[in-house]
Amino acid sequence: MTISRSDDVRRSNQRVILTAVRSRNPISRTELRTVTGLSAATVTAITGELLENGLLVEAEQKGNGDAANAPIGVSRRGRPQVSLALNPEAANVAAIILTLNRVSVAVVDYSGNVIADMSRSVDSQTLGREEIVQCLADILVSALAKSTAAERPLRQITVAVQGVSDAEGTKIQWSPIISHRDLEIANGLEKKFNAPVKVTNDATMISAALRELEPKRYGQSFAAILLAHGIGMGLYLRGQTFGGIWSSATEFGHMCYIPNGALCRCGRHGCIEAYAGDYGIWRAATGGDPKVMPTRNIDISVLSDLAERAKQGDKRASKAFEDAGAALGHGLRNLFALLDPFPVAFVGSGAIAFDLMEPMIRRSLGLRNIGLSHSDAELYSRIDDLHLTQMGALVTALADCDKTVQSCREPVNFEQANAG
Amino acid sequence: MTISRSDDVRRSNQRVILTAVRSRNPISRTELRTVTGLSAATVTAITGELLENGLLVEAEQKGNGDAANAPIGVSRRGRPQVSLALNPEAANVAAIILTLNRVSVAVVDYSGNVIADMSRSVDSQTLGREEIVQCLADILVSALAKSTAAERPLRQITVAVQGVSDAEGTKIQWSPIISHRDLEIANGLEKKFNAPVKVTNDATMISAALRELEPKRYGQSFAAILLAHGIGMGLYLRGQTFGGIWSSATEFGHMCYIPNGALCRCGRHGCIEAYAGDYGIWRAATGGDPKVMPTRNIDISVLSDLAERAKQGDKRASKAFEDAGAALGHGLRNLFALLDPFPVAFVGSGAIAFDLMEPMIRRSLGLRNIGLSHSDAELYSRIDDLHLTQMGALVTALADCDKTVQSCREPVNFEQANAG
DNA sequence: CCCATTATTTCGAGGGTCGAAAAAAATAGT
DNA sequence: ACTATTTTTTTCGACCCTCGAAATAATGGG
Repeated sequence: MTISRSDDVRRSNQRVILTAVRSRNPISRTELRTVTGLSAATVTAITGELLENGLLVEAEQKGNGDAANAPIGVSRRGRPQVSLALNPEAANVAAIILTLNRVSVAVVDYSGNVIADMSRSVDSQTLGREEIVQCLADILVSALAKSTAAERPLRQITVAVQGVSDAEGTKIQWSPIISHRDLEIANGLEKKFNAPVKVTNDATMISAALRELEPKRYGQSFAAILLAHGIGMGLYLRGQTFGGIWSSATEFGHMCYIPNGALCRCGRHGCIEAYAGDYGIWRAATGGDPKVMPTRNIDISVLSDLAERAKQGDKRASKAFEDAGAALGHGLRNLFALLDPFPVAFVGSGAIAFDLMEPMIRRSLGLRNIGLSHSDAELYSRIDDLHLTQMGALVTALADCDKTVQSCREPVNFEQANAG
Repeated sequence: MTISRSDDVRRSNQRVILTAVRSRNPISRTELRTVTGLSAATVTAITGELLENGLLVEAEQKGNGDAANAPIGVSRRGRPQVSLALNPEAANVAAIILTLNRVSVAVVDYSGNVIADMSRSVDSQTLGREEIVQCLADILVSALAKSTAAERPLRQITVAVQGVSDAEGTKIQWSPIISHRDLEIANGLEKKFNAPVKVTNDATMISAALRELEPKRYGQSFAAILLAHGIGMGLYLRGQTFGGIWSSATEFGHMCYIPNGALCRCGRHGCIEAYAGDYGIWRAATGGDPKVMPTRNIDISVLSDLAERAKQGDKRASKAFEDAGAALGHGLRNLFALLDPFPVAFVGSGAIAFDLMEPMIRRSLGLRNIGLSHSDAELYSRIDDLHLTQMGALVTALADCDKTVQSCREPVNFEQANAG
């Protein structure tokens, strides 16, 4: 519980305005007034400040008869509204995604246009501690070098990684795709690029992207479950990203499905991931020993082959997918018992076989006898995990950028009022 | 994201002051200044308003040499601080606890002194819908009738019930101790007593009490697991009560331990409660069929008999407690995977045998290989569940009362500034 | 070219917090 | 007894912020 001051009000309302502009870019002052509920006077004051700071620009007049501006019928009468838009030139932000053996980066301007984009394969498992940070820095430098808009200041960097970062977003506590623990990431990059860096979990970024893409479908509470080299989860609860207490991750994949069951990569037995992770499915489908970790890296083509075989009638393969579904359903049942039911999106290579798993997921989810029913669980699937991760990381970076922008006190103030 | 106004600042700071007074009752303005970080001027303004409203009173002078007021040595020099205290007369709040076959109530004044207290046995399972509400109302009326301080206005009622209430706190969605679903509670009581009513979960109230009693031990994130006729959980995460999304409850007891395992009261199989709930332990210890629900009500004496037998070497009994521990540990492992480890208090009649269960809880919790270690899990136990529930409900009622008090606009405002 | 209409800006009013100065209320010392 | 010193509270003016009302700006329609 912290005390408030008068200017906290301004900060808060400024943020409301900024996110309203972001969601409807461009938007007129009048629309802002109705959307936010602030008075016209306040909208003028706040947008005036933002224009002066260069975060917003006035869009060129589009003529009053413009259909877009005239919601209902008439070719409007009075003074036309002038649209305000995010100023692309205000800043750039970057997202760096570290996945198994691949690092990719995207840079967008302040209004969200992609201005650079790059991807590179690396041997993430064998890189040394410093090499990893170096590698992330290198690719960002290269990407920026290719862009003409790169001289705009970089104001925020989000690093999304498959694994667990600390709650502060400075380091990777553990990740299946690198061989180090407690790997400090943020400091090095912050110094190099002179911008705030936040290290976070890829599944969480996916949930951010889904929320951006389909807010209606996913609502205030939902989960994105990433079925890839491991199983991750991004949780949104009551409109807020929900990480762990100490870390950024909610380790859905490492909830226990069968006590003393199949060996999981985490070293314990019976985790959901040991049955529903790509290696778990492959192990089961190829008759591997459940007490031994497969060494092979399973990519999406292997998984889709397996799915194909299952559909052709391969008993072992289809059993593997069913078991995976059962494990996932079991986990969801527990999750729903704990937090109440919510929509779930399955994302990533594993989602390619969602149709094979769904019946068992639903079966194992079962009905709920107390509280809300599970029978109509909303389950969705999509495969484009990298795309979503990137998008989520960019959206998050922009939101963080908005936050930092407003916390920095008035950078310039010659000539306060000077319009004509 | 909502917009702020200037007076939101006052409201927020007023609340800061009020909770500071509550936690240190009585407290001087100077102490308030240092504790909250507000300026002396603001403290004067806010406390002035609260004094005028009758929420606070100035304590009588205690003399300046008073040791309590002079933190370090000296018999202080200057103007003495004057202590402000919550005005007991400002209001009363009540807590009504509905447990298996018993309903109890406590009323405290605004400063937290108990002014009435009553308990009554009822046959909760057979009461009709209206009878239940009537019964809660009756006992509160009787308790108030006995008290001399009852004419003070009742400003808040918290109803704590073993079971699931909706997120708004108006009704009981489901409870093992009554035979109805979606039982509307709040409306009836609100009309009868003309005070806001909040229906909540008993385990959540226990967590509120623990937080009040031992804030150091439990910190910002912890769980209270109530081992009674069923198994409930109250979760505090990052300093906030965490209920479900739609309901008030996090149903720890109905997470699945063994797929298709023992029959649970909820109608499904293999829930943690089916092994670690009182009836589950009793069923296992007496060799009952795990697929059949025991009809007997297990009270604490039965449980302590079983524990005694286990300690005497009764194999079946000690196995029952071990299985219960395994089930609880399994659930905690999943919870910790999801949310990261935190301290856990086991409360209620089941905690009487905590020593018999703890080894298996820890064994089944195991070590954690990713993220934080589980090996040093902080587990505590205490048996006085009813006492804690009551205390938590009262604390919650007082906090809610503070909230409503401040949302009511200035009741009087003749003569704004009028000191001399 | 003037009017009706809609969008924005300007201008107090009213409410908040803060720091500095003033007032209050004790104690210490002579 | 009385003054100086010390510490707590209150008062006062400066500065922020939002809001409603009035003023100003910018169009389309006659």
